[in-house]
Amino acid sequence: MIEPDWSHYRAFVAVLREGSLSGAARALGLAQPTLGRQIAELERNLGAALFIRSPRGLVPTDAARDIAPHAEAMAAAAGAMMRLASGGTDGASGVVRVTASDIIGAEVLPALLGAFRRAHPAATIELALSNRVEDLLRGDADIAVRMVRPSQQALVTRHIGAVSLGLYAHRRYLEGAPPLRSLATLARDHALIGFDRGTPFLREMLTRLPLTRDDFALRADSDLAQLAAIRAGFGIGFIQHGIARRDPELIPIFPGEIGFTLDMWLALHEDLRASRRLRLMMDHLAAGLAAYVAQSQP
Amino acid sequence: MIEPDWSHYRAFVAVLREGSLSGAARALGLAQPTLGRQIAELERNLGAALFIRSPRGLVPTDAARDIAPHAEAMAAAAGAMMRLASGGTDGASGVVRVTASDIIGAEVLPALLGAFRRAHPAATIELALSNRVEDLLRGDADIAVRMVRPSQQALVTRHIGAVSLGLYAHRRYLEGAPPLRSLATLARDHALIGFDRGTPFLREMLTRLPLTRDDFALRADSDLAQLAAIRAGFGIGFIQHGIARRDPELIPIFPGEIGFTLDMWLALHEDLRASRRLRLMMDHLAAGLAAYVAQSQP
DNA sequence: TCGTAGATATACATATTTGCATGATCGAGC
DNA sequence: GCTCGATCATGCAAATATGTATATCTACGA
Repeated sequence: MIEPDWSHYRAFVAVLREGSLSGAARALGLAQPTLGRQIAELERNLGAALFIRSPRGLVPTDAARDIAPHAEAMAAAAGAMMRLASGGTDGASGVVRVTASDIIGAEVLPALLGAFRRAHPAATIELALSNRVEDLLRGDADIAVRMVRPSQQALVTRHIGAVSLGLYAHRRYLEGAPPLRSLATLARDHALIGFDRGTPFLREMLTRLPLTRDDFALRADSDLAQLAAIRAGFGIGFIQHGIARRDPELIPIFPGEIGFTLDMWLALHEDLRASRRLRLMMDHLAAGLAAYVAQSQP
Repeated sequence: MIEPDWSHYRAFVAVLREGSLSGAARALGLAQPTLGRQIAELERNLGAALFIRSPRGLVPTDAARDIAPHAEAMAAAAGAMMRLASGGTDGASGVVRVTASDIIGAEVLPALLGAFRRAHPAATIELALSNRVEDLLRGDADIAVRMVRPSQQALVTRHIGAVSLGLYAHRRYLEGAPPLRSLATLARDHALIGFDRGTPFLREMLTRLPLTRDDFALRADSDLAQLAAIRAGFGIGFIQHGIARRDPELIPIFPGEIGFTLDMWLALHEDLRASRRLRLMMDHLAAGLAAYVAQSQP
């Protein structure tokens, strides 16, 4: 076996993402025959067929699926290096890539990132919404906002505080629903919104509450989907207080009687600690999120 | 900024490792001017100087040091893909890369790996000795033998058992040393061998023993160095029972009175779970290590 | 049934990259 | 002070990769 040309892995990732040589060629700004030849040579060098050619595109083989995560890791690393280089000898300029859970990224971060951008117009910000913690180690992102303590070594972490969640429902839902009697009868009388499979962490949380998975009328692992369902008047579910309180139509249910808290953490790869613009972003997020945490108490 | 040709990152890693264009060229099987031009273009594309040229070689700049870990990650991923591809559609053939702490790798694994090789002659085995846990996530290795529970998600783990350690000394040392009186006077009368900075985990272990760092006459973080020192008759130190009992010249010191245990774990990246040869190796190691653990009880 | 859109494969001229040979520079050691 | 050995830089011919244009195939829809 011959070590393949690394640029062919770039072609491989593009074909994998786009599903066709032509699409990958467009994405990379190359010609379609070029990609065809690069993939062919990659297959020759690795000694394995990676795609089944068809007139509809290229279908990855098992071998391709095996190596795909590593190729994606290469792409992530390459992206990280470009971000690093874009900052030059480090002013506030350059790209900062932030990853967060979808709900934080959609409801809390936009305002904070906007303020950062106004303070540092030379900065470019990328926001990636995902719950995968390994993103930082792989270089998929520079800074992560997480609701679990990042356990990886090689990560610099910063504890922001505890965010509390409580039950809320939209005013529209409550108008047409039976009266709220007691916590014990809640699941019987009302449409509850909760987690489907959930993360191990959240599942543990649920065991401390007087609710089980079967009590939920709508189960979704996406926080955003749950929030949207509550806002749409589907029923009753958990929302972070800081988010719910912005909307006067969202009514707290049994406040003080039921709820739980999540710790919020910021994490940074230790290799990036020296970067000035990342430290600026880190400080800005820490301050903004701390303010958010303060608004999120029961 | 232009996205650099990924193959130039390969050149970058080689230059970083070898310290010169000529050396990198030899390592990669390319010509020295080729490497020079590739590095030059990488610098142009990233918009940053990566090396200071000198007649003695190339010295990396800060920018180079910033991106170096990511480039190394690319190299690790590329290596992982080659290993995966070498296994083909998965018989028992191909490369298996195992990482373990140095002492396990030197004292316990060789016999196990030899047996595996005899059972599966088509397999090639690589053994990397290191205590870094992130190796698996980066793709530096396929299977890890660790003495701490791997915490990363995306890792499939398997608990082997608890290995016990006790104090041992070589017969030669004891012949010329003062008599063994009591545990309390051990540090005063004898040359003790222990950890220097140690891992956080081992440091915590030490707090449970009636010994402190200052009691050690020889401090080394390398388990192998400690073992060698004990075998050479330097003094008294901790050895895993299973290793010490193979050598009748190694005499247990206060057996049953002092010691501690370490849990042994096998870990595999979840992306590799499907590979047949890795499962074979995993099962083989699990069985062999379990036998070793059985011999390592107090 | 036929035409269209989108896909992969092939042919050939053109760019680009590579390797070899050579020159230039610096430090170590006698 | 000089040579030796190592390095990086440069010029030029050959090998290689790329792009354009074209042919071919298949699914989809009028």
